[in-house]
Amino acid sequence: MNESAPLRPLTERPRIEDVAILAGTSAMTVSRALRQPGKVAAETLARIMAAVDALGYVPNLSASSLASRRSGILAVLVPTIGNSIFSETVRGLADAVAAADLHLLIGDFGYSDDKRRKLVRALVGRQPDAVVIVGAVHDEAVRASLRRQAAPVVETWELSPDPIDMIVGFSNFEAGATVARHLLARGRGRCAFVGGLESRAEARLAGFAAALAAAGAPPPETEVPADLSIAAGREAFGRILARAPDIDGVFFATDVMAVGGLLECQRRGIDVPGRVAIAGLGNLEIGRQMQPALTTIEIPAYAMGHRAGELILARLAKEDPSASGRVIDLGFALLTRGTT
Amino acid sequence: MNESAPLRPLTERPRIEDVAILAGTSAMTVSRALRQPGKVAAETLARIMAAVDALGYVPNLSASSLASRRSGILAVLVPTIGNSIFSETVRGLADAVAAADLHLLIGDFGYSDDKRRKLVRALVGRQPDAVVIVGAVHDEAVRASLRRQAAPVVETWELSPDPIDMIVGFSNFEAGATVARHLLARGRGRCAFVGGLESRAEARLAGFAAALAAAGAPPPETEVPADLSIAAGREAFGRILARAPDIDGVFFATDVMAVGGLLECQRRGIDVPGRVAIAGLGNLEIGRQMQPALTTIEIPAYAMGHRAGELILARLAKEDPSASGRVIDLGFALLTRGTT
DNA sequence: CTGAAAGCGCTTACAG
DNA sequence: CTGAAAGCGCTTACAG
Repeated sequence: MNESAPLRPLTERPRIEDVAILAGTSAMTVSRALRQPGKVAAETLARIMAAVDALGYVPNLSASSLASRRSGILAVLVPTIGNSIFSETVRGLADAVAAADLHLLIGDFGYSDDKRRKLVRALVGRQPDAVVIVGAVHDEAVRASLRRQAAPVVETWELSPDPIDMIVGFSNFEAGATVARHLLARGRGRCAFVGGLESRAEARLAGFAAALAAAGAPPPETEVPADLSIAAGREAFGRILARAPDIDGVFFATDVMAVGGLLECQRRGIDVPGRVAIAGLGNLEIGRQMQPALTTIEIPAYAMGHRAGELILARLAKEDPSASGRVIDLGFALLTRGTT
Repeated sequence: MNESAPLRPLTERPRIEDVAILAGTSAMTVSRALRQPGKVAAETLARIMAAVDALGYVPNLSASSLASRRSGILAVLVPTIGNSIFSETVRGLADAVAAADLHLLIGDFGYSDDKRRKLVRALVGRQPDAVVIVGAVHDEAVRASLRRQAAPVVETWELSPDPIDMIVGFSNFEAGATVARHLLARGRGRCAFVGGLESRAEARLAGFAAALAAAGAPPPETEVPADLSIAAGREAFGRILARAPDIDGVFFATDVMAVGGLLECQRRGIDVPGRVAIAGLGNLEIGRQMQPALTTIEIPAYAMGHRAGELILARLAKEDPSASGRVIDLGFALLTRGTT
C-alpha cells in the first residue's frame, strides 16, 4: 500500500493538500504552480495540473485572501444598476482591469446616502483591493472609513477639489452652463431645468442658472421629476408648461427624461425646436435615434471607468502613492442636433 | 500600568482581539456580540460596542468565511449588465434577499460561453452561498462544476426540464408562438423574425415558426442583428424589407430592436400597423412611450429574480433539498397596443 | 453568560 | 527548484 489516497469523503471540495498528495508533492509547490508556473519544474507542473484537473480543484479564495492580504476584489458602488449610462462606466472599468485578476463586486445604493453608508461598511469588510464610486462622496463618515483602509479609492462623474483619494470626472457645472449658453445663442429667453436632487444634477442646474444670469436672462423654472424615466420627463415637462406657458428652452438632466419631453411635445403638437428647444445629457442611443435627434451633452461615461481602472492598476503595481489627491477632468462635448 | 493598550501600529486595521482587549473580554465574546447580541450580557455588550466604535472595527469577512464556511456571497451571472431588463431581474433578486446578509457578486459574461466558463470558475473559488444565472446553462462542464459545489443554483429566463438545481422562467417558445398567432389573427400572412443566436431568442423563433407552420403560413424571414440596439433593429428591418418587400408582420426578440423597426418605418413613411405590424418582447418603457405604443410580450423580469431569491433563502434556511429539480414557470402576457 | 483550544485553507517568509 | 513551519483573523465545538 504505497499509494496514500486522501481519506476525505468525495463530496467535500478538494483542498490544496489533496492536490499535493495526488501529485506527490507539497502544498507549497502546488500553490506556486498555480500562481507562478514558471518557477516550477516542467515535470512537477504537469503532474500538478493533472491532479488539479482530476480533482476539479478550485482554490478557496477566502483562504488565499486571508493569507495574502489581497482580496482580488474591486468594489464598485453605483447609484443604481438599472441605468445603462452607469453600466458604461462599469464596462470601462471592467475592460481596464480585465488582465489583472480583480473581481468587480458591484453594490447598488439606490441613490440613498444611508444605503451607501451600509454598503461601504459591508464592502470594507471584504477587504477590497480598490474601490470605485460613481459620484463624489460628501458624507464625512463614509469618507473617513474609505480613507482608513489602505486601498486606492477613485470617485467618478464629478470633480471635487478634495477627493477621498483620486477622482476622475467632468464638470457638471460647466455642462449646465454650456447648455444654457447654447440655448441663449438659439434665441431662447425663457429656460427651464428638469432634474433631481443629487449632487450632479444640482451642479448642472447651478451652472445652467449661472450662465443664464450672466447673460441677464431670467432664472430657470425648475422641476424635480419623480424618477429618471421617460414618463417622469413627460410629466415634469407638462408641469413646467402649465406653470410657465412661455417657456422656450428646456434642459433635462438626463437624455431619458429629455426623450419624455420630446415625446410629450410631439403628442401635444408642440413644434420642436420651433416653439420649444430641448436638450439632454448623456448621449444615449434613444436620443440619437429620435426624430428629430436630441441635442445633448456627451459625457465620458466609458472613459471615466476605464481611467479609474488604469489609475488603480498603476497604484497597485507601483505602490506609488504620488497619484493621491489627483483630480482628472475628462471633459464633455455639446452635440448639437435637431431639437435645438 | 493596568491598562494594556494594543501594541500594533494604529495604521493597521484592528482585529477582533484588539476589540476584546479594549472591552476587557475575549475574542469569542466579541464575535458573539456582533452576531448574536441577545446571547451576551447587556453590560458586556455595551462595552464591546463602545470598543468597536472607538476602533472603527469592521470584521474581516475573508476570515469569517474561512472559519464559518459561509461566504455571504450570492453570485449572479448575467449576459450583460448594460441591459436594463436583466437589471430588473437583479433588482428582484436583491430585494428578495435584502434581509439576509448576502452580498451580490455580479459577473458579466458578455453573452460569451467561454467568458461564462471562466467566470464560473472564478466565482466558485469565492465559495458563494448561492448562484443565480440569467439563462439556462447548456455547457456540460459548467453544469458539472456548479453541481459539484453544495450551494443552491437557480437558472432563470428559460424553462428546462433538466435544471442544474432549480429554474425560474417562462417559455420563450410559447412567447414566440403567441406573437405568431396574434399576427395571424391580425391578418398578417408574411412574417419575419429579428433576433440573435442565443438560446432564448432561438426558442422564441422556434415557437414563432412553429405557430406559423401550424396555420399553414410560410416560414418567417429571419435576420440576425449586429447587437441588441435600436440601430441594429433599424438595420435588420431594412435588410428584411429589401429581401422581402411584401413582409407585413415583424417580431423582434427584444423591445429595443422593435423600437428601431418602428422608427425606421416612421422615417420611411411606412404605415404601422397598416402596412407592417410590429411586436417586441420585454415591455420596456421606451416601447410603451412610443407613438404608436409597441405591442409586446410582458415577461416576469423582476418576478424571476425575486422568486429565485425566495427559493435560495428557503433552501439556505431549511436545508431543504426537496426543491431541487424544481421548474417554476412564471408565464408571460401579450400586451396588444398600437403597432399591431 | 463566557472563554481556551483547535482549525478553516491558503501564503509568506525562510531555509536548503 | 522544493518544502516545513508559522500565521492570516475569524468561528466552531466544547467546557465550565
